Amino acid sequence: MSTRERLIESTRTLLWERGYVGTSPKSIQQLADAGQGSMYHHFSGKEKLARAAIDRTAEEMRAGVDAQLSGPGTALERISAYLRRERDILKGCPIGRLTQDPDVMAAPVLREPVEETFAWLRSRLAGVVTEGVEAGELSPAIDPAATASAIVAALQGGYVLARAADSAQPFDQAIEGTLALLGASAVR
Amino acid sequence: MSTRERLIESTRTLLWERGYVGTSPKSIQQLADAGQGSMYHHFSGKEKLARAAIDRTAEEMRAGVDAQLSGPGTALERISAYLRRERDILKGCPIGRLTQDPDVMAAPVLREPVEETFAWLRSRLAGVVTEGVEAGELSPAIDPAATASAIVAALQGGYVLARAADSAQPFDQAIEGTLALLGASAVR
DNA sequence: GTCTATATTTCGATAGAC
DNA sequence: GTCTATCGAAATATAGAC
Repeated sequence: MSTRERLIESTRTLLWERGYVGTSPKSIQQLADAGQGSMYHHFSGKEKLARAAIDRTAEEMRAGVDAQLSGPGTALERISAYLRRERDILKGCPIGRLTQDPDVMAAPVLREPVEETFAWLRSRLAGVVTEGVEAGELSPAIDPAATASAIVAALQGGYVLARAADSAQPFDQAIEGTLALLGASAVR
Repeated sequence: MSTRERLIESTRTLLWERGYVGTSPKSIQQLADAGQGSMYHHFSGKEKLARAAIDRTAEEMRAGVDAQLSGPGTALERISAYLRRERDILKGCPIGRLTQDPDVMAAPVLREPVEETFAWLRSRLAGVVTEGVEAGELSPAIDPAATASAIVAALQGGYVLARAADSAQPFDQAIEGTLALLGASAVR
């Protein structure tokens, strides 16, 4: 892997573990095994490097979610598969955690990919919910946009509960609880 | 207000806005209008001060939630009132945000009140859900603990979505979407 | 492209006078 | 209780040699 690549990958790891404020150029350089000068040769500073890292994480996430939601199965089956897929629960969502970082939210360059990722995710899920309603699988009484937001929130909030408890249990409960409510809304 | 009080209140504000890693002793002193020596006279360091601040925020939150959930109305009405109560949505949850702070989660002294607050909250809500089931208001098919976790997660995740979008809208959608699903589970 | 040297601030705290 | 002085380390770069 090139030095440039190692810098991006190391930044991705550290942003996930420690956030933007908690990640220093020095720690990035150490993890990437790159020198000071090397980092500033490839990127003009911490912010630009972080942007490259966030972009890559966002792209990966989008591709993964899209593959799962575009797969076979009914709308409910795909949503359920998405929510139940294996995750690094205690590490949380690498994009969602950036939302709590004041310096990320204050810098338009860093904020943009975060905002776009969640806008895309909510809209993508709303589409699947709509498919479920149109297929007569879900009640026409439900609001696709609100339901999609509720599903994404259950995930993001599940991570918060898991970290607070230092256990995956409340995350699983939140997911299963949400799916149970969604299932009760299904047209049988 | 005493200097000690101002230090605690300033720390509460900064922890909420910037998190633990992002809050420096200096910034606390400036906001509290207290000198270096003053702060270290009242608290042995940043960690102890943060603990005092977190404790107070946790107590306040518990008292507020408890008052709302112990109020009049059916279980569903009280849950709905709790979820819909006025909030500083874009600022997020002052306790939930600490969950993303690696230094808070790594220090048992700081982690403890966060963990306890969420454990209490989930259990308190599970109690209300159980009341709803026993009153014949909610379906006996639902799992109180899972449903409680789903409700708390919707709130915490709603904050994440709101911050990502820089808008309260996705928060409101997540809450209304969750309440709609819960309502569909009601025994009519 | 990478290295070392240097620079300025801030972090988080201690010491000791008042 | 509060103030000023001081401290060693780290954050976030820039400069310039190789």
